[in-house]
Amino acid sequence: MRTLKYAILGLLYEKSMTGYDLMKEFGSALNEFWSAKHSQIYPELKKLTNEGMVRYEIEISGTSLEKKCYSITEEGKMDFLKWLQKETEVEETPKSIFRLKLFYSSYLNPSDREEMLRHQLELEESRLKQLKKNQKKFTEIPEKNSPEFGDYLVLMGAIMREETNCEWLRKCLELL
Amino acid sequence: MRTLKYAILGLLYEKSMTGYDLMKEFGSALNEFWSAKHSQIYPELKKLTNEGMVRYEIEISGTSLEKKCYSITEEGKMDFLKWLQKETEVEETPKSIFRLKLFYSSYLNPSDREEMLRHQLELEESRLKQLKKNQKKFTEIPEKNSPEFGDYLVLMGAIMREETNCEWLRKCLELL
DNA sequence: ATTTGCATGTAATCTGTTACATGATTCA
DNA sequence: TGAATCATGTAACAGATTACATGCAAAT
Repeated sequence: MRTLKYAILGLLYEKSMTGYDLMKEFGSALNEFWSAKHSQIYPELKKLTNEGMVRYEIEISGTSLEKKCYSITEEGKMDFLKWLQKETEVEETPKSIFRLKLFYSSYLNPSDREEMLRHQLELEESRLKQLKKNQKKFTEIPEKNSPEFGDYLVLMGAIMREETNCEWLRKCLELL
Repeated sequence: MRTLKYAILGLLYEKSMTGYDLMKEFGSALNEFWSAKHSQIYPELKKLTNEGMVRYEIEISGTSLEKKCYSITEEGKMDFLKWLQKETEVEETPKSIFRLKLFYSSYLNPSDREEMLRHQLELEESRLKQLKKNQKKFTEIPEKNSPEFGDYLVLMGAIMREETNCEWLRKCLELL
């Protein structure tokens, strides 16, 4: 399905950047719904260049460090928009090792099961705290046609998801 | 991390079954947090047999159809419990093509964006309906030490997740 | 008889992670 | 001058999907 391809094209649609910059985006803005390591990004950029979806210019930073600044081509833009307009097929519910373990938790002794739930709750609470911190950058709801609006909606979704997760874990603990 | 291995061992811990039965389990009970196709299950069972985690007996169904009925060994049980007790490391937030598209949705015209959200809401609502139907099999909260209790907790989590998802999508539509 | 489901497997491909590898720049 | 970060790449492996491939059993 080449989702990484479109994630990259989408980022380059807004502004040109290097593979390293893209990598950082996957670690921040997109992190709540997509990610990729540099070892996947660089080969994909090479492929997209061969396919004519992106092109790059070499910039020299300092005296000799070569940076490849990638930008999206017209062909890339068309392909990206086509993907964006295409109806998204049903996605499988995401895999979760934690839920798998909880499913089997009757084989655990009661204190281990409780500890497992408490530990997970701690993790999710700190994740939620971080998300709420990120939300503070939006002092008001962004303009509907700005790129920030999509950012705002998915961040809201991430927060709601985490809040429900924490609520669920607390409910599980109550039932023990 | 061999998660499939432990998902299979966990199922065999409760009762012996064939690869085909396991496949069906991944399509029903476990579907909300793990899945696997038969093309992944059969090779894994072969591997687990070589590793001494499981063993099988051949049963003849009808006149000649051979079924391999797999059961977990003592070694398999120990390995499974060790995995279950081990602290789960932080899981990455799950990838979502839909959220990725929503993130980029400012490049869509307003009616396409709205249609995208409505379509997703429909999908999630029907998924939620199905989950609530599944929950009906629990006329009361299962006994804490029964395998059904874990099942109950994760199903509750899935329902809460879907409810929040629908709520989020409705909120997005309101903001347009 | 034909279709659906039971039952088992392999091959090719795609996606993603970890590890290997190198070198420049910036800041303390 | 040493550490952190910037910057780019490849190789090996792990995990998962799609397609290929076969044959029996049960129900209609």
